[in-house]
Amino acid sequence: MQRFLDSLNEPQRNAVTLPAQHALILAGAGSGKTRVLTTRIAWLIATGQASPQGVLAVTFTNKAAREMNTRLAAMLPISTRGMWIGTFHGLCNRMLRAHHRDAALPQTFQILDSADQLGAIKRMCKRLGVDDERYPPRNIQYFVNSAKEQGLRAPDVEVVDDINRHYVELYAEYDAQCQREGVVDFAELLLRSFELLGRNQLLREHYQARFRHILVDEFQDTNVLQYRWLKLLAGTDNAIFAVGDDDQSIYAFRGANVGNMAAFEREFQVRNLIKLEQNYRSHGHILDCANRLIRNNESRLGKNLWTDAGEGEPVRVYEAMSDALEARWLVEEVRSLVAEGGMRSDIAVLYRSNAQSRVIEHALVAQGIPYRVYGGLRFFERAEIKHALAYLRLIANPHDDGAFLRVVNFPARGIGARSLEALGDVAASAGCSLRDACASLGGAAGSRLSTFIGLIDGLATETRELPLPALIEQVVQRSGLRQHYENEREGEERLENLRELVNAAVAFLAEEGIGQDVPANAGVAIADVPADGLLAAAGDGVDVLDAAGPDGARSTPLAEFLGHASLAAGENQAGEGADALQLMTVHSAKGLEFRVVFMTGLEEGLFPHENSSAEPGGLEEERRLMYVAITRARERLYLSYSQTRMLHGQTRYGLKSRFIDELPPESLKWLTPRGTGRMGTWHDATGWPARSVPAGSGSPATRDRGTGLRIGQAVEHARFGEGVVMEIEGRGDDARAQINFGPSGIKWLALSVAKLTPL
DNA sequence: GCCGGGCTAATTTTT
DNA sequence: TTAGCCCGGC
Repeated sequence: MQRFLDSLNEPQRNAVTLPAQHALILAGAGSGKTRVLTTRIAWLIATGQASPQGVLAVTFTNKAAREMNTRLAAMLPISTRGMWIGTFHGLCNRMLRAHHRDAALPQTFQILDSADQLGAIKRMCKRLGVDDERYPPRNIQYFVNSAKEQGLRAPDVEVVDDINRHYVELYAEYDAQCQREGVVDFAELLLRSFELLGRNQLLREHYQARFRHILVDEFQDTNVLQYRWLKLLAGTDNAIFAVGDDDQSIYAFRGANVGNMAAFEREFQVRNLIKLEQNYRSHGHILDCANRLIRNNESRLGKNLWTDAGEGEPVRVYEAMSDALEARWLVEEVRSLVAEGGMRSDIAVLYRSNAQSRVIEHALVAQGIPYRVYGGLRFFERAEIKHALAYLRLIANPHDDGAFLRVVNFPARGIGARSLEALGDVAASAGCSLRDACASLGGAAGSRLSTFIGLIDGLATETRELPLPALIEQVVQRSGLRQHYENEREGEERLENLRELVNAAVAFLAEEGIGQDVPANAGVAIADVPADGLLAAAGDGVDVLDAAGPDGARSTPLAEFLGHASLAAGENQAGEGADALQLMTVHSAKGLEFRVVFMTGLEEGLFPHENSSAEPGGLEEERRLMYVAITRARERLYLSYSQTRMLHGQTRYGLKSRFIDELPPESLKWLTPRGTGRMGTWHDATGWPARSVPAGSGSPATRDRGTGLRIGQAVEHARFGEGVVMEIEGRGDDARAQINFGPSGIKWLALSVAKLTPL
């Protein structure tokens, strides 16, 4: 243990060895926060202050949880399997499975991912005849999730107007439907677990007595409900060790509440506040840029990163004529970096929004440079996988209407929309599941439905003795999925994915320590969780910790695997291993680091994004996002922007981002003449200087109209500052121009009045 | 049930 | 520009 402590710097070591009290660790980017977190756990266990069972460590992503597990296992000669290290959702899932009865859930309750949830809402709207113009399912989904993330049930939501009242009704209706079908959405996992602990004193006290140490990663990303959940588990005696960085809070838009950091400090009277400011990642100029930029934010707890790695290279800034030229320059730069012996996988290309990747990909393809785009469809989200999982879900829980509808006619069984509508009516009036409504339907439709039910029931009974992988094989075969994709022209990849699903099940069982020959539907005890009922039976004075009995705390490998599929979603993309350039949004780059980083598209309106200015605190969140981007780079950082960009099918004329102006000039090296502003020659959208002025709208000459202005021209205004002409309308005295003044906004100015100086 | 034309909207996203 | 969605026609 000592050797791990010795390898830490002083603040890190202080944090790791804090007494068992609440602590807030402000961990700057690249300051070794994961290291501190895992060493803290190891230290608590090694010094006998905590048992592995007595620690709860919570993260946001599966990746972070896995990382923590691996590092911990490397430090201590213990198995981390039984430990409560996981994501908020994963841990809540675990708790709800163990106490499904107390939580009023079926033993094999299933988890809806976002797409499933939206589907469930659409189904509800159809059933209730909701006008989806006035109440778009997307908005209902947003409404429900935000309410749940605040810890509010439908009756708790304050009704402010009629529209709002409808949303509340739909929320209640949606929850009722989920309850009927035995499914829970992501936010429900949290809320249900929170309510369970709040209502069940015995259970609450049990977990409070167990988890003397609660460690939280990325604390700045917690939402209101997660904070309250932690608070509940902490009780009065347990110590919360929260690690976070308010400067990297970039998820306010999805409910994250940075305010939790200040609230934690206040409400828990935190006396141990430690700042980790030594950065082990980036060279000096890069850090200087990050520090100077983030200083412009008013609301922050205050930190300043430093390094002893030396100044390093200056940050390179490039101004391109067009987005295509920006991409072309980038590709050339990458080529020379690779020619010098650099790895492509060490280089990241970042952008604010996904749409920006297109033009870059185009240039990369043209030059034959391998690349990988992050984001997109994940393994368990693929259609064929979702289909197979739906069959499995029906086996686990026949009343899952979402799963029923997904596969009742896939592969096609002649059960069309009409039949399903009739079936839906029967189910609605009888208040039963679609499956149970099938018996009431006669005729051809009825018999086809019976056949389908027979298939599901047959699979359920005949596979009772089969282990999970074999069950999946059977399902893929008997459902007709395999044959369906064999007949499809491009079904080979889908078949490959279905085979991969079987492998995923094998891997899952191995990871969970479930025997490969345990029948998929047999009860499996969840490691040392007190069982439903057992707690009550154990009553007072009995140590329930080891009471995991044969009865209650059992789930089935199938249900567990389905939960895993919803929560883990799998890798974004295949193609690992190859040395490829990494393309991603700034958001998805959080937590990663690269030797070289290209931050592209640094233009007003794009980054900071124009929509952000409307939201309170929006600009500061954009700035934190830029801070995240800068601090991803270890050795070399490029910043680039373009004078013109194709956006929504139109050429937009932008200004360089204010964020570039906020950086220390002495740390920058301009690759193009500094702040050149506009060039005299017109370049078309492909980035090539036009040999002749192209005809048609958008070309400068056709818009001049004797105003002396061109589109794309830089001008200066006494009040608004520097701007770019975006549009010109009318002629003579009526002529007016739309000008993008960047920070001052986009204005229409009458040219006869406005005093504009061409730059 | 499937295909294609027309319409619309267009940050960021993990679980 | 383009991707996703809905509706009408076969």
